[in-house]
Order: sequence, then C-alpha cells, then structure tokens
Amino acid sequence: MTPRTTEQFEQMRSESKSKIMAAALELFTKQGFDTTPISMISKKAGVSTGLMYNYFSSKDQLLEEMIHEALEMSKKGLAEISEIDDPFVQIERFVNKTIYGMRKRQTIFMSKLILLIQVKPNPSPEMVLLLKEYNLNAYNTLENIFEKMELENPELEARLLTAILSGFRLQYFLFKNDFQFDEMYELVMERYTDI
Amino acid sequence: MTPRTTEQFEQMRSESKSKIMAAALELFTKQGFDTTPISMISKKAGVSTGLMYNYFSSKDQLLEEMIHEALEMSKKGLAEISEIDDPFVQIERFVNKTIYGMRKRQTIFMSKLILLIQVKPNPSPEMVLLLKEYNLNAYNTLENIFEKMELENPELEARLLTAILSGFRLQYFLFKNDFQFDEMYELVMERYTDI
Amino acid sequence: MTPRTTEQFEQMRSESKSKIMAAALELFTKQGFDTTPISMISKKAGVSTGLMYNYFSSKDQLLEEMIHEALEMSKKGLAEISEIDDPFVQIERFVNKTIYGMRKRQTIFMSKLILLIQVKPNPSPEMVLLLKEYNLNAYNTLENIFEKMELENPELEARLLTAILSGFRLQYFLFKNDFQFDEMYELVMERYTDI
Amino acid sequence: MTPRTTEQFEQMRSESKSKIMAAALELFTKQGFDTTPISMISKKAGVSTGLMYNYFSSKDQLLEEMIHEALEMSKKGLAEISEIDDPFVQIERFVNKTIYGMRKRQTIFMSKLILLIQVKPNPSPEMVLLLKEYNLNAYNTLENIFEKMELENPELEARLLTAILSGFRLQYFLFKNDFQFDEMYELVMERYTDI
DNA sequence: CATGAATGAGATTTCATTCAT
DNA sequence: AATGAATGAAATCTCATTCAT
Repeated sequence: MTPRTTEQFEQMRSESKSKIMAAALELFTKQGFDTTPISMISKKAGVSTGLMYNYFSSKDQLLEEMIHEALEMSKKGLAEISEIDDPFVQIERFVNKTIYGMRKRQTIFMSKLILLIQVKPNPSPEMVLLLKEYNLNAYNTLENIFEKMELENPELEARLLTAILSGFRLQYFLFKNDFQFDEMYELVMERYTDI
Repeated sequence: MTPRTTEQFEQMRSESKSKIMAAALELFTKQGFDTTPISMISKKAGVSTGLMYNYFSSKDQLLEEMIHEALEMSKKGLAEISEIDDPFVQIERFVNKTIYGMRKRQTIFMSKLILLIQVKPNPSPEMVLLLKEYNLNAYNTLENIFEKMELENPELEARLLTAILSGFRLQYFLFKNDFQFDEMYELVMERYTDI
Repeated sequence: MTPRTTEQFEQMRSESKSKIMAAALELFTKQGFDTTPISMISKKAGVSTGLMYNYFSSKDQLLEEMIHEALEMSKKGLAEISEIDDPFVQIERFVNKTIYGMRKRQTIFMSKLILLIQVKPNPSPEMVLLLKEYNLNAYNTLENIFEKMELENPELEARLLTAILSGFRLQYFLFKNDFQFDEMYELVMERYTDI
Repeated sequence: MTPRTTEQFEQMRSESKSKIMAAALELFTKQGFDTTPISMISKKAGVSTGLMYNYFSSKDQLLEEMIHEALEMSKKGLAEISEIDDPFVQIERFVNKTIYGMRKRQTIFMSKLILLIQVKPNPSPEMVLLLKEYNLNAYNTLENIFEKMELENPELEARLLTAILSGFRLQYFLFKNDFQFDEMYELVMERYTDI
C-alpha cells in the first residue's frame, strides 16, 4: 500500500535489473502481460533484449518477482499501520491511504498487477500462495484493530472492509475521475466512528 | 438435390455459434483471453478453426459479443428484482442471489469475463461503454430501492453495496470454498434490516 | 478490341454462368486475381459460392475461360477491320478504336486481364499459346493492311504499331485522365497519312 | 564476451537485408507478388522466416522498398544519358540500352516488378506517386533531347518513344527469344536519324 | 441446378528465447 | 554484464473447395 519504491529498488543489487522491473511494471499494468513484448520492456528500460535473461529466467519469472515485490511493499504499509496505537487512527489512516492512494500511479500499477493474477491463466501455485498469505496478513492486521475497537465480529469486519475497498478499486478503474473519493471515504468511515 | 431451407440453415448457424461461444466462455474464464488460441476453442467446440470466422469477424469481436450476452443476462436479473414491491425483499433477494450465486459455474464465467475487460489492455471503447452502462443501470436499480427504504444517501448506498459484493467476488475467487457465504450474507444484510 | 459483350454473353447457355463471368471480369480487373475471393464474385453475381463449381472446375479455370472470351472478342474486332477495303480507313479505324476505346470500362477490363497473364505466376501453357496466337493474328491483320499501303516493311510496321498502342495503354493506366488522347492519336496517324 | 561493435552489427544487417531483397526480387518477378509466400523468400535467402520482419514491417513494405530501389537504378541510367552532349548520340544510347538491355536478367526483374504495380490491386499511393514521378523524369530527359534535335513536338515525341519501348518490352515478355532485337532497334532509330 | 455451412491447408505476422561476440 | 541479430514455434486469419441437402 505504501509506495516506497525508490528505496526498495535502490536496494537491489543491479541498476539494470531495477530498470527492467520498473519498465515492466509500467507496461504490464498499462497494457497487460501477454500483450507486452520483452523487446518493449527492454527498450523502455534502455537495455538490450538479451540482458533480461541475465536477471530473469523467463518472462513469467519476471512477473512472479514483480508480484513478490509488490506484496512486500504492501506488507510494509500494513506494518506501519500496526505500529499506531489508537485503533480509530489506525483505521482512519488505512482507509484514507487506500482510497486516496488509488489514484496514485504506483498504486494503480500494483493493484492492477494483483488483479492480473486473479484472472491469469494457470497462475503458479506459488503466486496464489503469496497472494493468499498477503490477504490473510491484511485480514489479521485489520482484525486486531477491530478487536481493539471492540467490534462484535472482528474477523468478518476485516473481510468486509477489505471487500469494500477492493470493490471501490474496481469502480475507480471503470469510472476513473468520476469516482467520488470524498463521499466514499466518509461513507466507509461512518461505520467505525458512528456513535 | 433440393437445397436446405432458410430455416434449416438458420438452425445450423445458431447451433454452431452457440457451440463456439460456450467453448470460448469456458476457456476464456479458465485460461484468459490472450492465452486461449482459436484452435483450442474450435477443438473444444468440435468445429473447424476457420468456422469461427463465419460467425465472428475476429477473436476480439467474439469476446465483445460474449460480454454483451453476459451483461444482458445480468440485466434480466436486475429487471426481475425491480418488479418486486417491498424494498427489503428486493434487497434481500438481490444480495442473496449475488452472494450464493457466486458459486454457480455460469456466474463464475460471466463475472470473470467482466473482470477480464477491466484488466484488459486497450479494451475497445464499445466494451467499456457497455460495462459502464450496465453498472449505471445496476446503481439506478439499487438507488430506487434505497430511496423506498428511505436511507439517507441512496446513491452512495448503491455504490457501497455494489463495491461490497464485487469485493466479495474477488475474495471468493481467491479463497474458493473457504469463503464464508452465510456469514458474509448476514453481515451485509445487517446494514439494511438493522432496527 | 470491339466490345460486343452483351451479345456474346447472351449466347452463353446459362444465365448464371454469364453472371459469374461478368462479376469476375469486373473484380479481377479492379482488384487483381489473387486478391479476389470466389465468395466476392458469387456475391456480386448474386449466386451461391458453390454454384461456381458447376460451371468451372476451379478459380484458375474461370480465369482461363475469361481470357479466351476476351481474345475471341478482340478477334471479332480485328475481323471487322479486315472487311474494310481502303487500308487508310482500316488503319484509321483501328487506331481510333484502340486509343479512344482505352477509356471504355469494358476495354480496360479486357486489357488489364491480358496484362494480368503476362505477369501471372506460371501461366498455363495454353494461355500463353492463346495469347501468342492472338498477337500473331493481330500482326497479320496489320501486316496485310501495311502491304496494301505499300510500306517498306509491313511485318515490322505491324509490330511497331502494336507496341505503340500497348505502350500507350500502360501510360493511360498510370496517368488516367491526364493522358492526351487527341494528341496521341494525331501523332500515331501522322506516320501513315504523311505525304 | 565483448558485444559486437556497431560496425559489425551494421554489416550483419546489411548483408541479411540484401539477401532477402535479392531473393524476393527473383521470386516476385518469376512468380508474382501474391503467389510468393514469405517462407519461400526466406528459404531462398537462407534465413529464417521471422527475420524478414526485422527489416521490413510487412510484405507490402518489402515490395515498396524494392520498387524504390529499381526506380533509383533507372534514374541513374537516365542521368548518365543526360550528361552526353550530342542529342543523336543520347537517343542512340538510350534506345540501345533499353532494347538490348531487355534481355538482362536484372532488367527483366526490374521491369516486371514495375509492371507488377500497374496491375496490382490497390497499389499504395506512395508507389503510384513514385512511379509517376519516375515516368515524368524520363519524359523530361527525352523532351530535352528532342528539343535539342529540334523536333516539332518534343513532349509528344518523348511520350511516343516511351510507349514504343515499353510496348516492345511486353512483346519481348511474350515472345522471348523470337523478339527481333536488331530489326526493332533499326526501326525505332529510323525516326530520329532519318534525313 | 442451386445453396451456403463447413473444412483445413496455408499465409502473414509476432515474439520469447538463444547465442556469438 | 551486455548486445542485438537470428531463430522458429505458434497465433490469427483467409479462402478455395467440398458436400449434404
């Protein structure tokens, strides 16, 4: 959720590798995985086509590594939320970041990427596992918050909020700038601050 | 000697077309659009590869026609709901149908298909329009119901419910049978029956 | 050279056959042989695709028959010229008909068709023979005329005039309406009336 | 280990491109454009099928580039003629080159190629323009010569000579070795040396 | 005679991947 | 670590031809 990409990528050993991944991220999310040729990625990254195979064994493996990266980044975002004490602030921060973050380039990339796997043909079991694990992690984080808030059924509440936010994301993808950020934010928060 | 009658030809055409569309539906949703070759569709449909082009001018156009059909079906479902008088029954029926219907083979196909376009690279403007139109139609239906229920902000409520349900669908795709249908149903309905 | 098509075609046994040939003539000359599908011919002719194979064993054979037809027609034109007594009138009539006839739809068709074989891949030996025979026939007719006119070398004169006129046809194809009919006509005739 | 230098790559590219164009020239002129598959070209050129698309964006574009090259060569021939002083020598050289050059393999290819476009269905506007431009260029060159020779109507004379020569080419294509080169040469030159 | 749905071979084109340097 | 020419399998699409009626 929290895009701290620059730092992330800079930690990578090779400059070229990070350039390739950055180019691929942008292209895959803008044009789709199957419809983006390697040659286009390498061109955008400013390296040769063959070089990709020094870092990734195949196009599929490149995607897998990107997914991994994206989920790691999102986990960091969750971890940040966890460190806050007040559960109301936590939830406020989480919802805020998620909804208003939807229009951020980086976030769009990430979430499209994640959507991508869900409709991907035969996603590798590892990827599905990664994704499930990430979701469960998110559920747990939210569950803990809702427990502190003493909501009746923290587990279900976690699933509900997750559903709402990913549903909103789909709406945003379809309606783009017609999506009513403020209203949606208020509507969601109402449930937790209502008294 | 005598040529077939117009009716006979019509019959043949409609049968072949259906076979092709059914095969494509299953394959596209299982394996994705770009990763399903025409040859695989025709093989599954039990016809020759070239025949597809008697009915659809391209693979893209085949998809478009499938989306169209899927949305028509969904619209019918909405129309049925509209005819009910009691708004609580309406909403109950709608949520019930949507949540418990998620497991249905046909529904899975359709909704994956629709998800497909949202992630599709360069979806044709016609498809996007179709999809937007369908969504607005759904919003309106729900808005009317919420008005009758005298909720504070019917429009936003419509968007919220839509978001929740499509969010659940994503969860279902990921967690399959671990998805807790009954609990989710109760959780959603609570918002409307709560007194 | 003389288009007496209508009569010609009406002599054919079957109405459908003539419709097919007429449609093919127009399409082949407008769009080329390889780039005109049978289906397009039959559509234009208003008959079914399969019907073509009642009359012609293949697409190639259809072309062959058309060439034959075209050459027959041209021969008739030559025969008409032969019947005239005065050689000056003969040549005048021949050149006039050829040059001013170039813009006639029917003639354009015919001559493009004939050009077509000369660039056609592996034209059947029969077609080449037909074409040679026709050319020799034309040479002979002109040769006879030039003999009567007491030109020095009637045979070569015949080849020269033929070359000029087919060269003009190429110019006409390229420059269309910018081709100067009157000037060209005068220029050619000068050679024979010059005294 | 060290990548090839730019020059090495340039060398490789230019060699491959030449091989492809040479093979295409021979095949297109022998068998026609539509009836020569890419696979046949690449086989003859001794390269893989896909390689063609590294150098030409399509089969049509390959043809276009070949036409361009052919016309450039012809233009060079015209330029050489232009540099001669004596108009009688100029015309002698031009006619000689054209008539006796007709037998040359290379020339046959080129002129069939050019004929090809004139009969080609929907030739690209660029190609037609190229061809027109080339013809006008040839007309001008001849016109200048005829002016120096003080012929009555230099422009028409240019068109006439062009027509004769292209007409002869057609005759040569049909009659091959039966074409009477010497006689035709004399016959044409008579017009200009005739005192 | 006539129909047009169906076939399937073959054409063009794309692109992940390899490899010599 | 890097280059990009070359490969060739595979995808989409076209169309002459067949055939049941």
